[in-house]
Amino acid sequence: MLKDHRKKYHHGDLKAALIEAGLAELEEKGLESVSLRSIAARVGVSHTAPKNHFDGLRGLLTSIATVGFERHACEMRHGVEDHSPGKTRLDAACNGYLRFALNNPELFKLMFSSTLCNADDPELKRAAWASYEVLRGVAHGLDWDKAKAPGGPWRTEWMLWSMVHGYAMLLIEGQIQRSEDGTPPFEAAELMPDFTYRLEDLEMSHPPFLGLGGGTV
Amino acid sequence: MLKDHRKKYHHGDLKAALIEAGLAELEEKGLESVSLRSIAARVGVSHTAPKNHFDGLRGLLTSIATVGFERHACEMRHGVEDHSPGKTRLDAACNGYLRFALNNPELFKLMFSSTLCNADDPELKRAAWASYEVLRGVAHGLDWDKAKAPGGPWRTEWMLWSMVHGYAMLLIEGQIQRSEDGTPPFEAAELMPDFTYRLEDLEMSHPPFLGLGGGTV
DNA sequence: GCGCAAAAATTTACATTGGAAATATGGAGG
DNA sequence: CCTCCATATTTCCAATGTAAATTTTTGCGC
Repeated sequence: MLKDHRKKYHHGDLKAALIEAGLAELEEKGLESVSLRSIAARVGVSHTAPKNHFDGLRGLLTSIATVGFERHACEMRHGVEDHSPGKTRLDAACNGYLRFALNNPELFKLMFSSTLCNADDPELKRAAWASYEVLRGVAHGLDWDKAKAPGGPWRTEWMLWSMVHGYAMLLIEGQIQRSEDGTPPFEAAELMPDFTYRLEDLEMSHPPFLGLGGGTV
Repeated sequence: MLKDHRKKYHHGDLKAALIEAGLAELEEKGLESVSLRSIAARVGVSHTAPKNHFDGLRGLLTSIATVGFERHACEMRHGVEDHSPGKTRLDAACNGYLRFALNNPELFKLMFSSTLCNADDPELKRAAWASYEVLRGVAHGLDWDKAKAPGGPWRTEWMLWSMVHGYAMLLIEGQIQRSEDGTPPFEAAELMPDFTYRLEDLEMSHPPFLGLGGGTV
């Protein structure tokens, strides 16, 4: 049952190979042009081979998006952990969010397309939530000066998420233009208004960005 | 050369009929499932008839998106003009932005898909800019208390735009859940933090939401 | 080892799609 | 009436996703 990954029998680990190929095809050809047949061809199998591992193209795209969310979370955590003294954790997380989106635009669009992915897939939901929990972690560390207001913590979380997500989308789609080398006019952290940080709350209530804890919405 | 719209010869005004049919098909079948053939069939013409009026499916979708932006702008202006005394113009515009997105989710996604639309199309660009100018108009009327900071007016505009656009996207894609009747957890205006309004500046520098003025980016 | 059942992958077939090319049709102008 | 041209149709083609039947390979009980 062990996978050799060399050149064994049928393929060895076609499932992982298809996801890997799909990730490559995605950024090369674009989200709208990626096809089940081209992904299969890249791996070197027939176009019906994926049927044994995924529920059609939709299933394959769902698994690709799942990997995308895992990398997305990784990119944000990386940013937070390495944040330089001058930068806050929120800045670092948001910059990581945006950096991933701009470096993997097609994957990013796929991840947030409930039409192309099977949004009910448990693994996708888990990965998506784990990714969001990174942002959620830093968002809980701050508050808005004037708005203790109604809505509880979700309001602040969603405001931040909406802002960085919208900025990423508008940049990807070319609605907000970038310079020739692809640099956005503002970093994600620059775009946002000043917040009042309460890092001590963050430290108390959230272990350092483990993320994966189930967490009920 | 006059259009009878009745049941004249070839069709009368196929171009407008196709756009209208496309708008209907879009919301009925979803963005990913809409096809040139189904739109043509709905009008009752062959699937190659659109070729005489549009540059392929892409061209038809571009024209549909153009109409979408015009209606989008209309929805926002409507909100601004009718804003009740208790609400600000910014609140009204953002609520209009969101209302349109949630009432026309498939069209909204199409409008902001630079892959499905021909982003270079002059009419599309004009309509998109006119729509943005409504939001831009109210955004220029306010400022952030702490941030006169670097970046000039664009920063405030883009921050607002990003926030409302991201919120709309996340709601449409089901990332932020709505109640059973489709009501979002917060209105767009509720989501946003408190701003310092400077309505007098708005009155001075912007004629009342005409929008269409070319305006160089 | 042997043989068999199950998993994995291929072959074949089919319905849909967007697009190209050739053809038909109807209306306007001479 | 006759011709021209925009408009629309017919026919054809390559690509795609999916299903069904078939072949190949693996693993396991004996």
